[in-house]
Amino acid sequence: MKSAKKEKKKAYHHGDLRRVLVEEAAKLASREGVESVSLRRVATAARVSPAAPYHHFKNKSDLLAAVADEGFRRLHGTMARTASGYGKGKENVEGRLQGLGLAYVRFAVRHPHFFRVMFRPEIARAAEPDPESWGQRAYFQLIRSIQEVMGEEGEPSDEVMREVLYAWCIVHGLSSLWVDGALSLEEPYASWGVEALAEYVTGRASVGKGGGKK
Amino acid sequence: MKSAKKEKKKAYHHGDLRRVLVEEAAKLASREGVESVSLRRVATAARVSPAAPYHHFKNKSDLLAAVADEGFRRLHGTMARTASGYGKGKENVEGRLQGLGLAYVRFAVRHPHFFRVMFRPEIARAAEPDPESWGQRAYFQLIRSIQEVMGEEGEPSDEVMREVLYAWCIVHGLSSLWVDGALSLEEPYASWGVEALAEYVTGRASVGKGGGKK
DNA sequence: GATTTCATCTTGACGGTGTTAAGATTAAAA
DNA sequence: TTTTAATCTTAACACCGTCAAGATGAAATC
Repeated sequence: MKSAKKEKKKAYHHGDLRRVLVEEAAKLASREGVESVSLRRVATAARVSPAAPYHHFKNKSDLLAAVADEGFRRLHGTMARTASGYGKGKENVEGRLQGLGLAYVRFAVRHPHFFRVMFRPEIARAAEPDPESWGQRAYFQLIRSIQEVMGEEGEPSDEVMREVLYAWCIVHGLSSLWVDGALSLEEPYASWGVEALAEYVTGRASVGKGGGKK
Repeated sequence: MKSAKKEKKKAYHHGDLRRVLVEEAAKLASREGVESVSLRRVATAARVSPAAPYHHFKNKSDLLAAVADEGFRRLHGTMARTASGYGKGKENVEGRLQGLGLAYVRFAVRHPHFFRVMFRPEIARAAEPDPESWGQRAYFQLIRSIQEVMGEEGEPSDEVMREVLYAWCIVHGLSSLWVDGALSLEEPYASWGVEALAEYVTGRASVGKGGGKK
C-alpha cells in the first residue's frame, strides 16, 4: 500500500509525513520542552511548508495528541517488559506490582517531555477514550496486574478499581511532583533521589495491600 | 504610602497596576484556561497598553508566578481553616490530617486553573525557594501537621519527611489525574465523584499510619 | 513654588505564532 | 488518457511576547 522509502532526498509527492511530523515534534519537545514546540518549527524540521501539517492533523493539539500516544506506547512497552521480567504466573505478583510502579516513575523522570504532553488536559479531553489507544492499553495493563495481585478474573470489581486508583495516584503524584520541580528542588528529597523516593512510596503502599483481602 | 483607591474611572497616573494585572490574569485563566492567558489580553482587561505590564513583571512567566503565589495563598488559607476546624491541641490529629488532604483535593478540583499554574515547572524553577512565599508556607503547614500526628517537635525528622512525601503524593496524584481528565473522564471514577475518591484514598493512606510508630 | 528626577505608561516596531483560503502538483482511479 | 482526489505551497490574517524610544506626571529636591 505504501512504498515506504525511496532513495534519499525528496520522496515522490513528499514522503510519508505524519510519522515524520510526530517524530520531529517529539524530538523537539525532548530537546527544548513542550512549550517551545511550534507547528512551524516542526514543519520546517520536516522540510515542509508551514501549512502542510494541516493535511494530517486538525490542529496543533491534534499533533500533540499523536505525540502523547507515542509516549503512551513507550510507557506501555516498558511496563510490559517490566511485568514479564517478574515471571509469568502468580509468582511474586506483589513484587511485580511494585515493579510496575517503579517503571511508571522512571519513565516520567527519564522522559519528562513525553510525560507532560501525555497528561495535558486538552489532549485527554480531545476525543472520547479509544480502547485501541496506547493510553487505554497501558491503563488496562495496570488493571489486569492488580486483578492478578488480588486473585480476580473477568470484569474488574469495584474493589480492584479502588486499588487501581490508589496505586495510580501514588506513582502519578510522585512523578508529577518530581517532574514539575516541587520535589526535585526541595530538600531532603533532592538529595535522596527519585529512585529512593519511588521505592519507599511504592513499598509503603503495598504493606496493607488488599484493603481487606490479604 | 499608597492612596489605595480614587473615585472610579481612571486613577491618577494609572491605578495600582500589578495587583490588577494579577487579578485579571487569574480571572482570565479561570474563565478560559491558562493556555489562553496572554499578556496583551491581560493588559487590555486592565485598560492599559500592551507593554505596560513590563514595568511590573520581568515577563509573562513572572506574571504567572504571581498568579501561582496567589493560588498558594488561597490554598494555604483553606488548609489553615480546615486544620483549625479540627480543634487546637492533639485532639483528633488523625482526622485533621485527612481533612487537610481533602482540602487539598477540593481546592484543586474547584480551582483547576490555579492548580495548573501553581505547579508549572517554569514557575517552580524560576527563583530559588523563598520561605516567605505562600507555596513554601503551605508546605511547612503540611510538615507541621504531620509532625503533630507523629508527636514530634523541632526540626522534622527523616521519618516525618517520608510521611509528608507519601501524603503529598497521594493527594497531588489524585488532584492531577482528576483535573487533567484522566480520572474524571473514566468510568467508574467519573460516577463515583472526586469527593468519594478523595475520601477513600486519604482514608486508605492512614490505616497503617506511622510506618512503624503507632 | 519652581525645577529636577524618576517611575510609570504609551507608541511603534520586530520576528514568531496558529490557522485559513486559494491555487499548484501529482499519485491513484476511472 | 482523462478525471478525481489527496497532498503540498503560497499568501495572508490576526494575534502573540518583547523591546527601544519617547511622553507623562508624581514625588523629591531646590
